Amino acid sequence: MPEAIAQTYTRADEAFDCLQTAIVKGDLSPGEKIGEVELCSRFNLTRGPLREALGRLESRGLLVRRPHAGVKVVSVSAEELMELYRIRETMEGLAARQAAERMTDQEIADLHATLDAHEQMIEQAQGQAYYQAEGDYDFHHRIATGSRNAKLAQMLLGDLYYMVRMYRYRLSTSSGRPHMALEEHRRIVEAIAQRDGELAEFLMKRHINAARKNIETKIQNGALTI
Amino acid sequence: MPEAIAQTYTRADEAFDCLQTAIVKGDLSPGEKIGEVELCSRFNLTRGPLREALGRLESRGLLVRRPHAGVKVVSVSAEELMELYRIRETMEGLAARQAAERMTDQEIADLHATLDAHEQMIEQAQGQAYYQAEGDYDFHHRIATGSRNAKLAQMLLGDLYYMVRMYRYRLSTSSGRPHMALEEHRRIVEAIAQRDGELAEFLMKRHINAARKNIETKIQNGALTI
DNA sequence: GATTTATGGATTGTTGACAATAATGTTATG
DNA sequence: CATAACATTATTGTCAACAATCCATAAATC
Repeated sequence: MPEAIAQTYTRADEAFDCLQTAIVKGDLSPGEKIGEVELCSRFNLTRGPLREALGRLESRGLLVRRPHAGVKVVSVSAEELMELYRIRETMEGLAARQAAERMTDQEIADLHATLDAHEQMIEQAQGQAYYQAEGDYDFHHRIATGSRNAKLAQMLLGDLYYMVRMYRYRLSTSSGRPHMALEEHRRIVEAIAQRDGELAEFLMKRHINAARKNIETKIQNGALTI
Repeated sequence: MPEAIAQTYTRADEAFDCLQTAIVKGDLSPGEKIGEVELCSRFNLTRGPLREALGRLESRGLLVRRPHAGVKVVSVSAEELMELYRIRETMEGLAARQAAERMTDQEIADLHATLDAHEQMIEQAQGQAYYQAEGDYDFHHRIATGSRNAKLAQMLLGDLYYMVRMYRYRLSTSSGRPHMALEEHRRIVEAIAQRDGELAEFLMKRHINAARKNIETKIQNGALTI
């Protein structure tokens, strides 16, 4: 049934999706060396499409590949994770500004609704970090696409988020400050609704900077290990 | 002879490089539909490695690919080109700031030397837009790597620059304001040398913004066609 | 005459076999 | 006993044939 939607979904696409989610969800651990044949049997693929998918994943930075030596999942150090957040800070700041200028009223309404749903989730599934992380992802996803900047959205959604999510799933407690984050989200949406791009950019940058600092202190305290 | 340097350089890497330069240099025009077999005969490849390279290029946004329908070079509209410059503005601003904080003294000296070389080139080959563009690329390349932010450098050098360069070659006159640009470059390097990250970021953003406006007005005047 | 449908051709997607290379374990020597 | 050279083995890189899909041309019907 689910294949009814997809127009034409090649084996390589299938391989790409499988591997990407496997990496993000942690089924394939960072640093783990994986053989092509093993991957084939694991995901019911042949090596042709698999290799095409490996190429894509390598160029996206989720895999590292040494000729004749095999492929392994990229392992990101704590410093590199912080660098990722610094990139996010500037890029999502831009996304928020452009979203404020370009989102339709309908999209803004949807964004409000999304936040309401997140609030429900936080209250109901208190401490369930998984839903929290997914809600966070949903919020940032909407703003990235709302920027109407195709390349920006592609870079955020296609490159950065997967790397960050990879560690979200693993750490399983991205921010640990759900109410605070939700409040910050609300303010950002307010700024967008008022079409105040400058403010939206400022608030988004501060929001991501706070998340980065939060993780940084946790790592320094030894509460999180990467 | 040239293969003596490369440790292990697979056919897919070869295909990737060939296609990328062909796209950037304009041997393959935007929107042009290209068949796999034609590409194979043109670059002396077989379809296996070629397809792997096509996958990589697609995921980098230089190619668009519809299943069973073939592959064509991406065509960027004027608006999309402007969006690319907006992304560059924020990301290279970050790169300049981090470069000011992290570049070694040796790297900064090299940067000075690079600018001197560019000045020579501008005087000698007056109006030769090609060298000018290459010099510009060299400058931005050094700052991206000098940021010591691996992912940032990867995104700038691996994604954005190739798209921008694609149109540099085609338009063959990126800025048309060589002395002005050189002067801006000098100021940025000065700020980096003084380890003033904040200033370096500000100047870099202004520099790229000026370049963007320059192209924008040229397009509006009909002096440039994309 | 225009639109729709079928058929043929060309092109892409996939597969499995073959060749080249690097990692590993073994043996011989200092 | 440690080290280095060698051979083996397993894995990756490459290739060419096969199958599936789409596009264009042409015929037929409204």
